[in-house]
Amino acid sequence: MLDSQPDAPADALIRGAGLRVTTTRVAVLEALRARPHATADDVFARVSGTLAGTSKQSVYNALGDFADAGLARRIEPAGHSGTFELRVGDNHHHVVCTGCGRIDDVDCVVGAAPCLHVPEGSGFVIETAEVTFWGVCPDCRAESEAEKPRGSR
Amino acid sequence: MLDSQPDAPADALIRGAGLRVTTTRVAVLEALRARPHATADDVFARVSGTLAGTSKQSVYNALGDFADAGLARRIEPAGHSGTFELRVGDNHHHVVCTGCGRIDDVDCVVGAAPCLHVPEGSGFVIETAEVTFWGVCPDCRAESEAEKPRGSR
DNA sequence: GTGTCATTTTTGATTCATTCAAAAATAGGT
DNA sequence: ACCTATTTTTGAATGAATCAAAAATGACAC
Repeated sequence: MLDSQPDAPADALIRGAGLRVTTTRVAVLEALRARPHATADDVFARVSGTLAGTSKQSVYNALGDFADAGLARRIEPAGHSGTFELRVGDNHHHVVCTGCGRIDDVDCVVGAAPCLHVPEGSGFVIETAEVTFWGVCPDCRAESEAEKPRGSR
Repeated sequence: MLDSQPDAPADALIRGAGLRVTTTRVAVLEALRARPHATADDVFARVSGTLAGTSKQSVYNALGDFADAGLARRIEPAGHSGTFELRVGDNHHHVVCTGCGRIDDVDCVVGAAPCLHVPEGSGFVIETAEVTFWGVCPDCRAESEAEKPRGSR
């Protein structure tokens, strides 16, 4: 269940997750390795280069199967479409650029998973805590500074 | 900009936010007061009772205008559609029930906004930190325990 | 290796939330 | 009461994701 050997060959990982090894799945896994935060569209764009007759539906299938099998995780920052990552089983969070949408990982800064104080008195039994930071990435910052060179506003 | 008088009459709030006062907007605001975490559909269902000829589009308009004016905030937990709340200007987070989708507020437990340590070294300039807790609400817990009475898993 | 069957992929249509756009209605200052 | 910019209505369009049935394929037993 846990991604114990993240660098193992794609087919071993897929088989280890209890899934059949297919060309589509291998290609999707490689695509996720090449782009650690990818949407179904991103993945499809990449795999359709090598696999000729692939469909977006197959990519959705593979990504969904990976997520179900615990091989991948699906995140969905507000205003973004579903995004997948292979880094699972640890506790980490995300920074999302409000300019370009770039997503980076953020290691948990406080403690172990879930890294936050669980709200008490709500009556909820908390399973996970998800933290999303919103900000501006270096590239977008450089770009916006190029537009208004003075330390204006 | 800040929701300085959350209990003021609806029309005063709307006008104070720089928006024209219309029956639609008043009704939408009241609906948000009655249901502090409502989707556009929720709001439409409620206002269409009193306002006969309203359209969902008008609700989207009003909610969008409220959000732009800082009167309301739009959140979007993964797998949920856009949800609006009137509580703005403070720093609070959310618990989402994985069973029924119910959303409750959670006061910031660590400190002031943004209530978390900002990740360093990422190069991002962080603007906000958003925390979402996922868990099971009391109602859903009671229901699932009714199904399997024994302390079974 | 071959056959078999469950799983996977393909193809195509469908749903849902949301946005776009143009015409009709309305708020609020003059 | 009038005028004009804003808002609402109406209807269509988009994009992400899901559903469903038929065709293809992986992996096991023989």
